[in-house]
Amino acid sequence: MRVPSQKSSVATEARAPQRERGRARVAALLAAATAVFAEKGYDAATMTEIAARARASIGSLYQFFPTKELLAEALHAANAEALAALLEAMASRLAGKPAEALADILFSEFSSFLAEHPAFVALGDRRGIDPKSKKATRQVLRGQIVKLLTATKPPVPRQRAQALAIVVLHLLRVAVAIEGEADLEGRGTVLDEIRLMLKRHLSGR
Amino acid sequence: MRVPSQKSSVATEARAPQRERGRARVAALLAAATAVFAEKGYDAATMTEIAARARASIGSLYQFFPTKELLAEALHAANAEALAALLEAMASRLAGKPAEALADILFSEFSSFLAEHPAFVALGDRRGIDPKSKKATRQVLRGQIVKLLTATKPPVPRQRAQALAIVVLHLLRVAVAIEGEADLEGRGTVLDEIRLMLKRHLSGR
Amino acid sequence: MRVPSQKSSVATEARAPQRERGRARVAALLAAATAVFAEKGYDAATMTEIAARARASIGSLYQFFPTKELLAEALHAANAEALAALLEAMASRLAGKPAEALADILFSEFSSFLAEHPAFVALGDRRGIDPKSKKATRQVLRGQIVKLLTATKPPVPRQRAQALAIVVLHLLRVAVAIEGEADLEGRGTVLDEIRLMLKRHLSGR
Amino acid sequence: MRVPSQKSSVATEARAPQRERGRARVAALLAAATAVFAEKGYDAATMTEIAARARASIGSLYQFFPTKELLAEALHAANAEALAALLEAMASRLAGKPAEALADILFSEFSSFLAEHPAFVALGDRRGIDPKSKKATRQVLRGQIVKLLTATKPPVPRQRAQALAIVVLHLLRVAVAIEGEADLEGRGTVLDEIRLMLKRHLSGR
DNA sequence: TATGAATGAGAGTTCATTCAT
DNA sequence: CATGAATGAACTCTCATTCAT
Repeated sequence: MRVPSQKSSVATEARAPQRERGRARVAALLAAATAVFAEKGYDAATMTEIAARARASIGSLYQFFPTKELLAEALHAANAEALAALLEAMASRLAGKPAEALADILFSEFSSFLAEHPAFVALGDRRGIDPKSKKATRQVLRGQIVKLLTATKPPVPRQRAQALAIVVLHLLRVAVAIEGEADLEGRGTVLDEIRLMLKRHLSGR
Repeated sequence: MRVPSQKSSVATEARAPQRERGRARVAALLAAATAVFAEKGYDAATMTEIAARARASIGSLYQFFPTKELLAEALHAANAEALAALLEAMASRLAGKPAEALADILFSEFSSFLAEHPAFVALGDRRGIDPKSKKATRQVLRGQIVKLLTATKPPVPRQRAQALAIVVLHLLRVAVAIEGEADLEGRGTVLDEIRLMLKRHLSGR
Repeated sequence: MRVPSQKSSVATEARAPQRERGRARVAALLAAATAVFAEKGYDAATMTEIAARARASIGSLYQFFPTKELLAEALHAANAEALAALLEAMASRLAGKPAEALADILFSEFSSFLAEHPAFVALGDRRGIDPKSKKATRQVLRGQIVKLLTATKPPVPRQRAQALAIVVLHLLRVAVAIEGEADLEGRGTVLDEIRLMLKRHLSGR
Repeated sequence: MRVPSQKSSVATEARAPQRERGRARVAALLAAATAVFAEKGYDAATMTEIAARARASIGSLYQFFPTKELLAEALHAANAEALAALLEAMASRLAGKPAEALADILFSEFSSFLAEHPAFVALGDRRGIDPKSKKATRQVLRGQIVKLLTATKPPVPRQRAQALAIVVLHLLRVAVAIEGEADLEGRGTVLDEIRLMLKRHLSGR
């Protein structure tokens, strides 16, 4: 594996654009990065192609994102934030509903979230990701699922909600994986099966 | 002088060793490949490192595995075969037991299988894998799970078993992922939760 | 980490430089390539040596010529263009002269052309050359010779000029080969012989 | 270019086989080498493929031909000898005929010779060929053509025959090249043209 | 002697990153 | 800031040749 030589001035953050023009550039770069990371995965994505898709020069890309890793981080963070906001918004809608109602909504929301942020999974799974930030991101998501679970009626006990949250998140990913599986007949049936399983489980008995 | 070789027959398979020495080499190479692929993933693994870990020259590695991709395929196929054999062996032990009994056994067997074949998941998930062979491998596994399910007492109807098999396999992967998750407190609780969920679901009600 | 790039658009052309610096580089690279291809032939020439002779890094070479084959193509095309221009320029000088006058001029011009473009023959003969472009290049050259022949006085009939053009081109190559033959005594006599043969043949009787 | 490390015991000749079995092997190896050199050229031909085509092991190939170069030399020498024998045989048939009769016979004999020894040209043109032996081979061929020319009626003066021989040999190659040229319409016409040109030239006036 | 395994220098190529204009 | 050129370590793969059985 190619280990980039340590720079003397280590960059740890994407530079923030100072002007209007810059903001548009950054948006275009992130959009291009989303597309390329989603299509090819982190490793096979190249900075050159990302720049090209954003109709920017390679130099320009590096102006805002000093390393490939930082670009991935910035993009992933933005995605995570969007997801957090989504869950936040769901909280009020779901409060007081029975736990099993969560399943349907979460499945459909998650699915459309990933359709709009197709690089999220690839970036979350990439190797070499800083374990600290990975954990942090997860904590946030789990915390939000826990909040949803403990706000149902009847509420899931906090203790159990912690474990359930993890299960729920994994199941969401499974569901998305199945949705995306090429030529799988009976996809619908399988998804129903999973949703049903989760609902039953959430309903307690 | 390397002249691009317009070969009439592009190699599509690992070359089989014909001597004892060769067999030993291939075994060592596969072991090394397992370790490296597991540690770094397909992309970041390098042929050079694999050869070095097997104390073989790079030329020796290529003698038996003409491309990195073919090495991965061969290794993955061997793993899949081992898994198939494992499931085959389980069939007799499990026949006639209630469906929910499957959960415990599958979880533990799968977990130890992956401990011994740590590259299996990484190789199964790599990009650029031939979709045909990917599907074929899956079909085999699913077929075997279906067999297990339809041999329980009472038997799961074939139709439903098809869908369930997919769910079961995904849950196994989830369980393994959780097992391997660094610094996750309450890992045990979460795993119990999943096992419970699956058991309930398999028990029909 | 080199990940095979499944590029949607495989490069089929040399990249054009956009800055003065780049133009100079490309010129140096082509000069170096000319020397190395001429000395060693296509197969034995190495990209590393070409880059080194141009005092460029290997990366720089690949920036403009994405493959060795493309480098050869670009160089050969440039040479062919130069030759075409040369023949074009001869057209006016020769129009109205008798056919046999062509021989002397063509021989000497061709000889000095190859002295200045010493890789032309090696590149034209290399294996794996795209048959389409090979044919195209030939057509152009033949067409120009035909033009010269049909513009003589008396003019060679078009039909016969087509066949003669091919003969003329081959004889030019033979002449050059003989010129370049190491330690051949009586080179001059042999060349005279060929020139004479061609002149007689062109003069019709 | 890959320069093979100097061996301590420099091999300078193909080893002669000692038994019947060995002679068959050598014949098979030479046949395979002929095919591969002809198809791919010297550089792109590989020892491995040659051995495989002869259904011999690579070790066996090296037993008889200690280097690729020596294999090429041996094959080329055998071809040259066959050609010399052919010309020898022609001498009696042609003695006393007019010079222009040579053209037709030489063209057709040469063409069928190359059909049976398709690697001859490729091996004769390869780079790195020992200039001494190259010159020697040529001398022999030229000498034989000279003999044919000086035995015609009326005989070509020795002096001129020397120069003519070279021209004749080159024209033979040109003819063969044209015969082999893919999709050239009017091939026949062109060949007639060349033959005619040579005949006229040989006829003196 | 025949066979197949072993070796490793060297080739083409890639791409993250830096630099000069 | 933008741009495109420059860099070179690292990577996959090849193949003539040698070795061990």
